[in-house]
Parts: sequence; C-alpha cells; structure tokens
Amino acid sequence: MLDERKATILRAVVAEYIETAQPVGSGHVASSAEVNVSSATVRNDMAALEAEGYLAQPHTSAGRIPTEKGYRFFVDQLGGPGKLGVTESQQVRTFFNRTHGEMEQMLSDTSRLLSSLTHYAAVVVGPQHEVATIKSVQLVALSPRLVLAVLVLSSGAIEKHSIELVADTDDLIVNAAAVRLSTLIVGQTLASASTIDGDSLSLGESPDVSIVLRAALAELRGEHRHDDQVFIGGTSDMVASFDAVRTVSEILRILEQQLVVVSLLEDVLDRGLSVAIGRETGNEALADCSIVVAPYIVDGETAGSIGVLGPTRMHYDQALSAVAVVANRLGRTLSEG
Amino acid sequence: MLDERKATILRAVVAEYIETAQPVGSGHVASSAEVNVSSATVRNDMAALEAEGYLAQPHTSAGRIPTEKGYRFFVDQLGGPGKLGVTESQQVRTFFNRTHGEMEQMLSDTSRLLSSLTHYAAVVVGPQHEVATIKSVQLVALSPRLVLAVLVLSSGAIEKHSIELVADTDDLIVNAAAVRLSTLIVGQTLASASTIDGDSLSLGESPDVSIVLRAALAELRGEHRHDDQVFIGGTSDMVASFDAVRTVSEILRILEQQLVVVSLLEDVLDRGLSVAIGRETGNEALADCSIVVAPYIVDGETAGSIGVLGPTRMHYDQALSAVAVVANRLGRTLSEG
DNA sequence: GCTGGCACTCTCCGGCTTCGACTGCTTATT
DNA sequence: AATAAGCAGTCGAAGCCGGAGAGTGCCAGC
Repeated sequence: MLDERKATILRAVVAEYIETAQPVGSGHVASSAEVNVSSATVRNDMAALEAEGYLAQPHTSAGRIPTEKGYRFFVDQLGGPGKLGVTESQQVRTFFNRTHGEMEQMLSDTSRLLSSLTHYAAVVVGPQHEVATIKSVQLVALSPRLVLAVLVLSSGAIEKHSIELVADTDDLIVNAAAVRLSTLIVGQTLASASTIDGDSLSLGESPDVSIVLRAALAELRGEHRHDDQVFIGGTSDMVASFDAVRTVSEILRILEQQLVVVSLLEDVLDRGLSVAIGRETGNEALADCSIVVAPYIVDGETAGSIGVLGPTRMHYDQALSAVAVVANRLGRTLSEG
Repeated sequence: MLDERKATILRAVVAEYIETAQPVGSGHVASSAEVNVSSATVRNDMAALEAEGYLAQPHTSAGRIPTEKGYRFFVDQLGGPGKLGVTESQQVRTFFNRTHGEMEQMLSDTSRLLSSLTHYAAVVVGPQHEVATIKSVQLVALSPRLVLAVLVLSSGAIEKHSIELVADTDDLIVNAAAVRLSTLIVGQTLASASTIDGDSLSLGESPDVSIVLRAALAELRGEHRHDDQVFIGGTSDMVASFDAVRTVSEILRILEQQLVVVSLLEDVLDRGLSVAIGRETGNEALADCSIVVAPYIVDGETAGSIGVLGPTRMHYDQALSAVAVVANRLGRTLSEG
C-alpha cells in the first residue's frame, strides 16, 4: 500500500514530530539520514501521504503532523518492543532484585518504576483474585452487629469485607462460624467459594451461627468482583508533555476513576492490541493520548495488566520496551511466591 | 496596626482578587459596598498597605494583588470557619448518612466529597493505628520461608506484615506461634504490643515456634510507624485553578509523595494553624498554593487529619467551613463503630 | 483629612509590515 | 517516467506602532 520510500518518509516525519512537537517540513525530511531524495520529491510524497490520511497540515505553508493513522502505521511497523537502554535495564534489574514482601507496596513501586522509565503516567492493575486460592479466613466481631471477614489468599493478597448483621452476635458465635467457614472455603478459589450455597449447610449448627455464616457467604458472593487494585504513578511526569491546563485537567479526571482506567486497559487488551492511539482508546477525553499496555503472567495465567499513558506523540519504542520488560519481570517475580 | 478603613480596603482587595484573579484597582475598591470613600483616598491607603507589605503591584499602572501577608491578615480576621451553604451541608449530610462499612473505601470517598465541596484537591489522612487495640492476629504461611501476619484492629483497619524467615517452617509451627501471639497481644494497642520483648518469652515453646514468634514481634516493632494511609482526591479540580502546566506538574509531584503530604499537614497542625499560605507551607514548590487543615477526633483522641490544597487565591471561607464540617462528621462517624 | 483633578505610566490590543518556512506547480534533467 | 530545481504564492510568527484604557501618584482646594 505504501511503497518503501513513502514509508521511510512517513517514519521520518513521525519520528521528528515526536521529538520536536513541531510540524515537519519537506526540507527537514530530505536532510535526514534515511532519505536520499530532494525536498521536492519529498513534497510530492508527503502530498500523497496526506491524501491517504497519514499526515495532516495545520495550515497551508506549515509542515505536516502525523494523524492517528500515521502513528498507527509507525507503531505497527516498529514490530514489537525493542530492547531497553542499558541504564534503563539496569534500573529494572536492580528494582526487581531488591523488591520483596508486601505485594501492594510492590505494585505501587512498580508503577513508580515504570513512570520513571518512560516519563509518562504508569498504571499497574493488581492481579485478579479469582485464580488465587484461599489460605485462611478469619471473622472478627467489631461491634455486636458488625463483623469483619478477612481472607488471606495464596498470592499474599488480603480481602476484607464487612458484614452487617440484623441481629446482635458475640465472639463465641462468630468464632464458631469462622471455624465452620474455614473448613468450607480454605483451599478453594474465590470463584468457587462464591458458588457455595448457604442454605445447604444449616445442619448441625445453632441458628445464631448459621446466620453469621450465611451472611458471610452472601458477602463473598456479592462483592469481590470489583476490587481490582489500581496503582497509578508519574502523573506529574506525563502532565509535562501537554501544554494546555484544560487538557491536563480532563486527563486527570479520567485517571481519578479507577474503574474507567481498568476497563480502558482491558479494552485495549481485549482488542488484541498493545497500543491504543488517540481515539482508539475509546475515550474522547484522551484524544491527545496514547496507551501502551501489556498483560503480565503469574503461574501461567494472565493475572493483570500494566500500561503507560502519554501524549499521542509519545516515544513508542521506549514505552513498548519498558512496558514489556516490566510486565515480564513483574510476572516472574509474582510467580516465585 | 491597621486602622479600620485600611482593613476594610485590604479585605475588599483580597476578596476581589480571589474572585477575579485580576489585579484590583482603587476604582473597584471605592465602588464596592463596604467602602465609602473616594478612589483617591483608597489610593493613598493602598500605597500605605503596599509599604507595609500587605499588597504588591505587578507593575506601575496596574492594580494591586495581595501578598502572603495580605492573605494571612484576611484569613485571620475571618475568625474561624463560617457556615456551609445549604446545598453543601445537604451534600455532607446525605454522604455521612449513607456511608457505612469499609473504612478505606469510606476515607477515599471522603476525599472525593471534600474535593467536590471545595473544587480543590482534598487530602484525607487515615487514623493513626497507635491508639486502636488489636482485635485479632493471624499468621499464614504463604511459602516455607514467608509468613504473613494479619492484624485486625478495633477501628476495623487491617495491618499486614510479611515476615521472611531464614529457616523453613510449616503450618503447625506457624499455627502454634499464632496462638501464642494472640494471647500476648490481643487487646493491647499496637504501641504497647510493639514494646514486647521477644527474648523474655522463650519458655515453654519449641525452638521452631519461638523463632517465628520472635520474627513476628520484631516485625511489629519495626515498621508500623510509616503506613499512614493517605487518600487524595480532586486533583483534576485543583489543576484548573492554575494556568501554567509547569506549576501543575510540580504540585502533582508533591502530591505523589504520600510521606511529604502527611508531614505537610502535620506540620501545619503542629504550628497550631489551620491555614498555611504560600511559603508558609514550608515547601518551595507550593509557593502558589495554600493548605487548609483540620484534625478529626475519634473517641476523644485526635486520630488523623484532613485538608484541602488549592491556589493561594482560594475561597478560604468556603474551604475552612467545608474542612471543619467534614472533619467533625468524619470523627463522629468513626467514633460510632 | 478627604476629594477632585491632572499628568504620567504601562499593559493590552488591533493593525501593519516583514520575515521565514512551507507548499504546489511548472519546467528541466537523467 | 521518475527525480530535481526553481519559483511564485500562502500563511503564521514576530516585531513595531499608536491609541485606548486602567491605574497610579501627587497636588491643590475644601
């Protein structure tokens, strides 16, 4: 569809625009290393590229800037993530060698790492809990009608649910319920635990106990779908890439809605992409942004995703490699546990 | 120090500048309702106010803008928070009537509430755990050398600590250690629990158990100081008050450092203030910002603090009342548990 | 002690010009 | 037929000018 020379010219335009944020003229392209034709020839090709929708002109007598289609071509022909620079891969290596312990802390630090590598905003979506098995359950009575259920998962994650009862209870009852609950769900996955029907087990316990038990199981069934943990870092870095406060404010508004952020990443992955450019993100407010995403794999299963959010004129190659490398190392680190 | 008329004029200048963000001229002040003298008189007084450091002139032939000293005077003479508007207090009321359950969720929602009331960034620092008593302890072996300690506090908060062992352990040992640990620390505060010396209790247990026990107690002693939870909301609202992306980026960089944010609030409170203006915040990057803070009280003790961060030309009266009212309701809500 | 008046200062804004970076087209070249 | 060279034309950015407007400081008068 694009002959070799046009492709080279398009590449050069995109690369230079990413670097300078200025419309690129035929002269600059002609004097770049990869192109060996005169500016007049470049002009002809650029006119063709504009006609085909890869480039646009802010106004006559200005250079060209890439359209989303132009960026898309550029990204596609990059052909997957390249290698990271030495400094950066060193940074990743020492980070993952030093990291240990608390998963949440670690995911949060990972988002910092990723943003410091790319200078864009980094998003880390914590592992789905569905696949992890339940290591332990505990019920604690905080007040006569409020019981806290604490689940420890094999991944080291913790889920807590508060259970509000309609009748008073006490420590003895709660403890009995906790013991029974343990035998029921420890060792199972959250998904399978939430299928347990409370009514089928009212045998043998006192009514008080089974009330608590059923309330706990109901709570499990209900909510655990929504608490993907999201860690966002480096918004201050990303902001510096834009020049209108208005735009910045809109982007931040998106990032404040964790649910939206998660589904943004999932959407891109579901479409089989690793990069979404401008409106491809599916969000009008992100028309000037691109997203680079990768899933990470824990124990052979896709567990979560990480990504960066930056301007459409982002350094796609760096972002792609950084996201790929970090996703890879993150998955491996989490698999070890 | 300032006669009544100068004070009135200063008030008028600050109020108008907050509203319009434009330098205020003598004419505007003279035609405002509270001032009944001619613009010439106002001019003289404004010159005096400038000489005394309350006002500044961006350039000759422009109006005056308040200095930090000017804002400080304005805030001090407000004399404490006023009342909230009807819409706003309605909003607060329905929020706290509907809220329930999960503390973290609720604190996070509170920061959203506060930012939607003020249109500035809202910071909510979670309750200190030192005063809460330990309701339950659980040790879970995630892998032979990694044990997770989960504490449930009377406040409903959960602390988790991962404990890395130098030797392998197993479920039996860990359970035994958990039982022993429970008898030791349940019912105590975190502060007093962390004073327990592991060496004084090596009697009666098997060596394996006491190793785990000591590691757990050491972990308790070590870390729990730092995990104040911080919830920040409404950054997108705040951003709209500024016009330089550069400034915005610097402010966001501050907000990304939770530790800095917490100590920022604590600092202000320690100095006995509820408002810090510009450089009073003690942070050069916040020279164009002000902070309004209030502590909240749970069960008679100061438990944490909330605040808003906005431009120096913020609506101090609204911010003060919003922060005061929310702090009050938050404290009461948390006391009920 | 306040006010009106007046001269002065500076920014902002529209209009104008120049400059420079482009483009597109036409013509020459290989 | 593809490429290069040259040239006229376009348009924004930057600089300059002058007037308008907002504001000040000061002085003289009440």
